[in-house]
Amino acid sequence: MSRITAPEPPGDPATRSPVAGAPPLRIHEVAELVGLTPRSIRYYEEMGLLSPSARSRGAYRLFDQLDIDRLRFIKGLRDDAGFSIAEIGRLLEDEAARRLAREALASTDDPAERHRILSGRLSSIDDQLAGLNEKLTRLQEMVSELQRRRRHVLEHLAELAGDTAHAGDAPAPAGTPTAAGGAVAAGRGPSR
Amino acid sequence: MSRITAPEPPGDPATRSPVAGAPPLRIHEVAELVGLTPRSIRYYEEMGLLSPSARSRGAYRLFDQLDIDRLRFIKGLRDDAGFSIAEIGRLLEDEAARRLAREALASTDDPAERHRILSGRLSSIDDQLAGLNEKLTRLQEMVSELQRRRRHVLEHLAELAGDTAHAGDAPAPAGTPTAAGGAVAAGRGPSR
DNA sequence: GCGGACCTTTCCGTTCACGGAAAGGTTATA
DNA sequence: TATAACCTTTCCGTGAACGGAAAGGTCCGC
Repeated sequence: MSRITAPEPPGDPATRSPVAGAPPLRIHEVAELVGLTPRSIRYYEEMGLLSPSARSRGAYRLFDQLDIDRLRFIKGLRDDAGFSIAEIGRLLEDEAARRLAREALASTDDPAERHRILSGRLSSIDDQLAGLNEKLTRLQEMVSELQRRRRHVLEHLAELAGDTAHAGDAPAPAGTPTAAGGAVAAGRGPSR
Repeated sequence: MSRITAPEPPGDPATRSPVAGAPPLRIHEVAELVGLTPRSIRYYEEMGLLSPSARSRGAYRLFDQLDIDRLRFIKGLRDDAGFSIAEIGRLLEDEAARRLAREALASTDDPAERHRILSGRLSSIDDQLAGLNEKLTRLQEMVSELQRRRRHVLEHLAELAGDTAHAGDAPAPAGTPTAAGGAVAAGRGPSR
């Protein structure tokens, strides 16, 4: 669950279906839900990262599930990838542009036109991939370096335990041991 | 070349050997070399990320290879991982602490003491790994999602080309095509 | 020994990403 | 209907990460 699919910028506010089961939330509720502050959410809206969400009669902002997904997406880009708000804005714009291209694609049969649209989408995706991959490989290098050192320390510890079969606490060291080492996602990348 | 090994915080300024072949550089030279501004470098020094580099008689800052490596490391953490300067400072401190632990380890034979030191290093490494892995897996999810879409678009294009074997530019789309898709380093991690 | 290019510290300015207070309106509950 | 707990916009403040100018010192080739 909780796929990372980009939250589909709402086409038309009127099209937004509450779909029955989901009552829209107010700003402090979504804020708590996704781990942001109301202030930040208003700021992101001001910066154009959120389409002007629905409003109640009294002008309260109302957020549906798509808004929440979008906010989670934004928070992820901010916290995990370290993107600036402006960069996130650009990413979301590209996302929206690709959606438009998708619709345009559905409405034409001209092969040349279809080729043009698809090529545009492809290069847009490639641009984003290039940026992300750069960050990704750097991070992977750092992680595998740390893992190398971790293994090194573990070897020392094992050696120490073997050397002197004495008392003392056995394996679990401290902090977040196996969790960190376990979730590692293949330190042995292709580039050396 | 250009390993990512953490730049070994200089133990003692006096110990820094120019090693003959490497004349120390002045601030604007290193700035250009690593892609920072002199102002940023001074700022990082002020924030404690660099040990007070060597100085000429006239108080000019002089940077050796270790300084340059360290600056590259800092820039990588800032640009690629999105760490704040304060966070980078903490990472480098941990790094230094582990170096100290390493020296302490070399100067004792007491198994209990050695075990204590090694355990500390391990949990320090695990802490850093946990933080990096979180960022890493999020980024990997984003990348594989984008790759999924890329493949999708490529299928459409192939289909289009097969359907109507007409003229037009053949494969290479635009931007940075294969480089982005190729350097991907295994989007198929173990976790899910 | 001098001119130009670089350096130093100091300090004030700026942009980003919000925080927080003020002044007032809205909604749900008693 | 009144009170509490939200909400609205507006505006000023703030910490981080520098940018840039000022006032002066240094290095180096000519």
